[in-house]
Amino acid sequence: MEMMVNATDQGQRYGDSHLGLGLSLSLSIATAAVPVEPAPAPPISSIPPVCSLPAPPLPQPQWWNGAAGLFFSPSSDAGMDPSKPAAPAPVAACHDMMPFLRGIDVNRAPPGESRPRASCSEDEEPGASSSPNSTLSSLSGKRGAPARSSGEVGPHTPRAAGGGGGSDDEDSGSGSGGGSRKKLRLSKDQAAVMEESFNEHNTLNPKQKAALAKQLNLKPRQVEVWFQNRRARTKLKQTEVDCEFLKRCCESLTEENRRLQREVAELRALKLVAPHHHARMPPPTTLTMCPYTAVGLI
DNA sequence: GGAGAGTCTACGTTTACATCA
DNA sequence: GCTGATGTAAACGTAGACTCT
Repeated sequence: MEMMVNATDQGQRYGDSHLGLGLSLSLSIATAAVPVEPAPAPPISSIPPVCSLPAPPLPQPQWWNGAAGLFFSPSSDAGMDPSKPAAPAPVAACHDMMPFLRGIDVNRAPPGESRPRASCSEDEEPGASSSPNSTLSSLSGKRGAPARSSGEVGPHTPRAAGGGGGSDDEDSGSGSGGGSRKKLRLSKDQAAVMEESFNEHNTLNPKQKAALAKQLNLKPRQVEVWFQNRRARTKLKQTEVDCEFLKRCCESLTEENRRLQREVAELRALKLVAPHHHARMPPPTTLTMCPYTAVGLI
């Protein structure tokens, strides 16, 4: 499988990379027992591509940008969005990921064809009925959900104003203020279509959202929420993979460090035993620069 | 250039539902 | 079959960034 990891989303865009913080901390702890490297572990984003460990598996799907002829990871669009500063993910750094991926966003319209800041009425489907494929409806009301309003036929819950994306719901006000929220369990078919779409674009513009919602008999808001949650899941999974990979990197370097320490000790011992011979000694084994320390030396 | 509105996404949380012991 | 614990995912609320007027 082709390895493709992008810098992540707004977390880095906002400069609050939790991953970086957490992994830096864990690396510092992990290497604390090895006194040879006093320099603190650099931020993940600055780790040079020197790790020789095999690339971690890529759990998330990739998508093909036909226009650009590239594969993209859906874990994030930051690296592809010209408007977002590209922050290299740790794995990307370790494997010297293609820098040309930066600045390309398959989910956004090309410059000049700016993505419409459509009012959500554009993608609204006021009459959108509930999904016939839903598996939920028969169970509704289990937890004291009040009867649905007369106008509502489907299983999905109309959404409350809901902070951010909340603009595109016609029947706002029911969520937090009014009643219970009923959860739609997407059918397998619906989920499959969503996944397929997600593999192509991990974000949707209003038109895509509306089209997908119409195709699946869902509300645009439901599609939007699904994509939000899907991005979160992808990111979480990628974080786990990155973490595991960095742990292996750390273990490898720790072992290398031990080996070098042993070698130093042996050489010192030899020097003590035969001080006049050391000039003719064969050179020590090749020194492998620790990537984390190397950063500080650059 | 700054203010405000509108929109978007990430993130954290809540909660409905499913599964299992 | 019932029940409680637990996991998963849909839905929600908020904050920050961006664009446009």
